Amino acid sequence: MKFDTARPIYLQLVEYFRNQILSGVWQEGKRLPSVRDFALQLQVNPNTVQKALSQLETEGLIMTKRNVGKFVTMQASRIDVRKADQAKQLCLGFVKEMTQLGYTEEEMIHLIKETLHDGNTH
Amino acid sequence: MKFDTARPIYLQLVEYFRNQILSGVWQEGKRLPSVRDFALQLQVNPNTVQKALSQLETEGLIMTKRNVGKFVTMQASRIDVRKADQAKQLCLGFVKEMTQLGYTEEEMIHLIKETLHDGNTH
Amino acid sequence: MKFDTARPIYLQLVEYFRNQILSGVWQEGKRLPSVRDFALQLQVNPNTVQKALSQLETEGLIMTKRNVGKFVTMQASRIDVRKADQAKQLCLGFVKEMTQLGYTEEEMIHLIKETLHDGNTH
Amino acid sequence: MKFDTARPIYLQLVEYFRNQILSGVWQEGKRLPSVRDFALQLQVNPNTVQKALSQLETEGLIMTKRNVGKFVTMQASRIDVRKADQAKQLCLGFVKEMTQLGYTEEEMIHLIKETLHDGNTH
DNA sequence: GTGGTCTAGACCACC
DNA sequence: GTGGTCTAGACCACC
Repeated sequence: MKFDTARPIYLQLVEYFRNQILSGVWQEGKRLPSVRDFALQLQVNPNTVQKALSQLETEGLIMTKRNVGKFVTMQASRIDVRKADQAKQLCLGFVKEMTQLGYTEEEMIHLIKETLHDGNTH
Repeated sequence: MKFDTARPIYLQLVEYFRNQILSGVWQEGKRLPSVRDFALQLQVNPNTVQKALSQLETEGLIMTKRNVGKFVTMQASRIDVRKADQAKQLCLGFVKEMTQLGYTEEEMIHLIKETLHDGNTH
Repeated sequence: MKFDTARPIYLQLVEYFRNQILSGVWQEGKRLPSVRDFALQLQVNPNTVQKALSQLETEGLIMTKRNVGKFVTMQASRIDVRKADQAKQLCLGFVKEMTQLGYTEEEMIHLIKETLHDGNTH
Repeated sequence: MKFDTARPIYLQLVEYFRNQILSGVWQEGKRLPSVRDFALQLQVNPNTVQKALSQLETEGLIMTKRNVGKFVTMQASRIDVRKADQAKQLCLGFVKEMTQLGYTEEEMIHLIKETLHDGNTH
C-alpha cells in the first residue's frame, strides 16, 4: 500500500478500511487481521493501525471482542446508512465546487460521463 | 470571511482567490487590492496573504508589476485551461470515490441531480 | 447471560454471583452448581468460573467443602455487612459524582425519584 | 494529581477534564493550558494528555484553534445537555444497582441523605 | 496470541 | 510557541 506523504497515515488507513467496509469488500462480521499483522503487512507502527481502528470503532463500523480480535460490525443497516451518508457528502462537495466554478447541471453530467468512459478511474 | 481553524489559512485563501479568478468573478487584468488591504479586510496576517498570492503567482494566475501592484493574468486561455483542469480533477476524484463505494453511473447521475434540486448546495 | 466483551468476563461473573448472594436470591447455605456445570450453563471457560468463585471465597461469601462442593456462606451477618457496605459504596460514589457536577441534595433526590418512576431501570 | 493505577491514565484525565467543564469550573470559551504544560503539570506524557483532549474534542466539549490552543466549547447549551445526560446516567446506574440489591425507594433516599450529612463526600 | 496503554523522543506545519 | 503525527519499544490483563 502506497501512502500519500502529505496526509497523516492513520487517516489514509481510516479511509481505506472504511471503504472496504462500506463497499462490502469486507463483509459484516468479518474478522480483521490482528493489529500486529496489519502493522507488518502495511509497514507501519502498530500504534498507527490502532489509532485508525479505534476511530472506526467510534464510528460504529468495527467492534472489538477482547482477547479475540476486531470485527466488522454485524449491523448491516449501520453500514448502509453510513454508505448513503458518505455518497451524499461526496455529491454535495462536488456540486458545490463545480457550481462555484460556474458549471451548469448539463455540463457536470457531461463531464462525469466523459470521466467514466475515459477509463481513467483506475 | 469565515476560516476553518483546522486547516492552514493561507491554503483557504489560495482556494478562495483561485475560485474568484477561475469563475470569472475577478476578470482578466483586474488589479488586486494591496497585500495590506487584503490583510485588513480579511483579518489575517499580511504574511499569510503574501504566501497565498505567491502561490497563485507560481500557478500563473496572478502577476506582479513591480511598484504598481498585483493583477489577475491577462491570458484568458491560461485561466480557461486551469478551470478545465480543476473541473477534471474534481470529476476524477468524485468518480473514483463513488466507484469505490460501488455506485453505478446511473446512480451517480441520479444523486447529482437530486443534490442540485434539493437546494442544499448553499 | 449476556457478557460485555469489553470487560473481563470473570469480573462480570463475580458481580453477578455477588449480587445473587447479597440480594438473597441465593440464600445462606445454598449449594452451588459445580464449576463444570456453571461453565456449560454460562458458556464460558471453566477456568473463568473458577477464578470468579475463588474471588468470592476470598471475600467470604462462598465456602468450599472439599470433595463435596461450594456453598453460599452460612453466616448471614457476613452477608448483611457486605450488603450494607456495597450500598454505602454505591451511595458514596453517586453522591461524590453528583456533587462534583454541582447538584444539590434536593436535585439528587428529585432525579432519583424521577428515575424510579420512569420505569427505565430495566 | 493522584492517579488510580488500576485504570488508564488518559481515561482518568478525560473524566477530570469533563468534570471541570460540566461543573462550570472551566467556563465556556476558557483557554486550556498547552498540551505540553498539562503534561508537565500532571507528570504524564504529552501523548497521554493529547489522547484525553482528543476524546473531549470528539465529544464536542473542547475545540482546537490551530497554532493557538485548545478551548472549552462556547456552546453553553451543549454543556448543559451533556451535564443532564451525565446525571441521568449516574442516576440510572445507581438505581439499577440498588434495586438489584433489594433496596426500596425510601431506603435509597435515606441512605443518600445519610451519606450527604456524614461529611464523607470530600 | 489478542487488544490496550504509556513513554521518550523525534519531526512537522503553521504563525 | 502551538497542536499533530509517528516510531520503537515496553508492559499489562485476559484467555
